[in-house]
Amino acid sequence: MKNIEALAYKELLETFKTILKSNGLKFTAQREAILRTLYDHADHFTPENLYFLVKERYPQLNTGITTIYRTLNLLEENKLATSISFGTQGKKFELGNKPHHDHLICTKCGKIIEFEDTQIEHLQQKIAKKYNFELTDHLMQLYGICEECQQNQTKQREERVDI
Amino acid sequence: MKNIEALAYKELLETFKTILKSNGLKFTAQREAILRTLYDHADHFTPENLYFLVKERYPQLNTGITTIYRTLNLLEENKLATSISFGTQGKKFELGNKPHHDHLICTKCGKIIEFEDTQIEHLQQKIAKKYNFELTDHLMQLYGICEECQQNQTKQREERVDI
DNA sequence: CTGTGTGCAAACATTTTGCAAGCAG
DNA sequence: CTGCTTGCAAAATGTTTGCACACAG
Repeated sequence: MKNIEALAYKELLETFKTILKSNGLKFTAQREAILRTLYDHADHFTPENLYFLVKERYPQLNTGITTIYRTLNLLEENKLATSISFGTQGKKFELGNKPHHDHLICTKCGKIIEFEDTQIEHLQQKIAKKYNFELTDHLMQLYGICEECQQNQTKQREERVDI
Repeated sequence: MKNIEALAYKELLETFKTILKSNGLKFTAQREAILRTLYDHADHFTPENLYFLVKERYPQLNTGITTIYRTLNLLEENKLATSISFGTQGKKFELGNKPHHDHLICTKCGKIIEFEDTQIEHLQQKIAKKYNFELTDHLMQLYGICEECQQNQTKQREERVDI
C-alpha cells in the first residue's frame, strides 16, 4: 500500500489536537511527548519500551507508565495507533501512519525478510468488506526455510548418514 | 464443515497419546477430558471457558484451571492446538484438526471469524518462490472492528456528548 | 475557576510456579 | 516404586483504577 505517504509529524499533531478538542480533552506536554516519541522511532513498542524512551527523552516531564497506557489507548481508540497482542507478554503498538508490511520468517535461522504485496492487501480488504469489518491492521507471517538453510540442510543430510 | 473432513476423535486421541509417550509424559483422565471437550465443541476457547466446560462435563475429575493451562500449552507446543492473543483479555485456543483457515479478529470484543481464501494462499506461494523460501506454514490474522462494535462505538460517542 | 490530566499506589485479570500429595506406567 | 501430574495457593506479569494534587482552557 505504498500509495499512502507517511504522515508528516505536523499533520499528525494537528489530527491529534483535533481529536482531543472534539472530545473535550486537553493537549498536554506528556501527550505530545508520547506522540513525538512514537513518531520518531516508527517502530513497534510495548508500553514499557515507550515508557523508558519517553523518560529518557523528556526526563523533566517525569511521565508515568499509567499515562503511557492511557495515551496509547486514546490513540488506538481514535485510530492514530494500532496494537498487536502477544498473550501474557502484552501488546505492541505502532503509529497508524505507515503502510502495512509483512514478514517471511526462516524457521531455521530466524532470518526475517520484509515484503509487501498489494494484491494480497487488496484481497484482505475484500474479505474484511465481506464480513463488514473495519480493518485496522493485519499480521501475515510466512514461515519457511530460506535459501541458505535449505542448502545447509542438504549438506547435513549428506553428512548424517547414520540417522 | 466444508471440503476437508475434520480429523476423527480416535485419530486425534492416538496422535495425542503418541506425543505424550514420545516425550515421556503420561496419559491422564484430565488430559483426555480436555482434549475431548475441545474436540466436541470445535470452537475458540479461553482457558476459563474450557475450564467451566470441563468442570461441567467431568465434575468427578475436579480439574483445576492450572491443568487447563498446562494442557493447552502442551497441545500448542505439539501443534495440536493453536492460539490467538488478546492482550489483557488473554488467549483463545482452538484444536488444530481443522482444514487450514485464517482469522478475522475484532480488537474490541474479541470475536473471531474464520475464513479461507485460495487466491491469497496462491499469492503467498508466489512470494515464497520469489525469495527462494521453502514455505512450511503461515499465519494470517486480520485485525479490525466488527460490525456490532462499530455500531456500539458510534452509540458511545453520541452518549458521551452530555457527560 | 472548572474539570480534565497526572503520578502514585493499590487493585485487577490472566497466567505461571512452588509444593505436597496422588496416580500412571 | 519412580517420577510425572495434579490442585491449591502464592507469585509473577501486564494493565487499569481510585485518589489527591496539578494544570489546560
